[in-house]
Amino acid sequence: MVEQRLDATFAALADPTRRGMLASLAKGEASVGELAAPYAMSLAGASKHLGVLERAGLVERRRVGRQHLCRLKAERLAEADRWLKQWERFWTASLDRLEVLLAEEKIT
Amino acid sequence: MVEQRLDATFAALADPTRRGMLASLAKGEASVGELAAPYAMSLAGASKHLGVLERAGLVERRRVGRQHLCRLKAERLAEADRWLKQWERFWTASLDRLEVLLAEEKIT
DNA sequence: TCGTTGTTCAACCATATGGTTGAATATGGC
DNA sequence: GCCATATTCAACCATATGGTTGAACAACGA
Repeated sequence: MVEQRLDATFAALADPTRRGMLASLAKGEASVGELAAPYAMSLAGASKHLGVLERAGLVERRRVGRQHLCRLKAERLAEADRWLKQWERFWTASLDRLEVLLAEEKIT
Repeated sequence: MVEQRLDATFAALADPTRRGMLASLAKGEASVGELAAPYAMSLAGASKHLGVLERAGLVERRRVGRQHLCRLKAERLAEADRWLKQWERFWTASLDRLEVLLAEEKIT
């Protein structure tokens, strides 16, 4: 279900290392070693983070020679974005004020 | 920093109970008891979830009589949304194809 | 075939998370 | 003042998470 996918997606995004790896992948495919390089962390640790991203469906890994190349998969990000859009009206300036008033005055 | 706020925001969103509570709050202010009602969970448990949402800045609590009323705060949701927008081009149909090709062909 | 490179696996550790229960606190009504 | 209501606090438990290390595996180069 979408609910469980959102659990995994948001959990995967709740870590700066993983968000950074996604940012790297936005520039194109990269190997595990390349993705791990910026972080003061063992390769095994970085590989685990990629595992989280992969299980959440945010990244695809394929083997090329002895490298494992990773590629961004955007569909789940789109799904998370659609979920967040539900609240767009709350942060849209003019409507935000209105919603606050609605909440306060209990006008339904 | 925005990075740490994103950690807290995405972590808070990575739980179906908390997302459900936010959905309830979209309809207006509600007490802890009201927010807890739909869930097969102790009140203390629900209160902890609200604590997570509050520390993440997604919810504001104020005391009214013996009730603690909660209200949605949308700014952090907007921040998360802006972050996700970075990848919009990857899931936009026509550009998605292009990006995949760019990644595969290593055209920079 | 042997060593090197790239990556994963397995075991382990510390801390965080999601939940419980029972007691404590604060407010309102009688 | 006393009892009921609304909520939090504190202690506890099981499991998940983020990290480590050392060994294993797979592929390339000589």
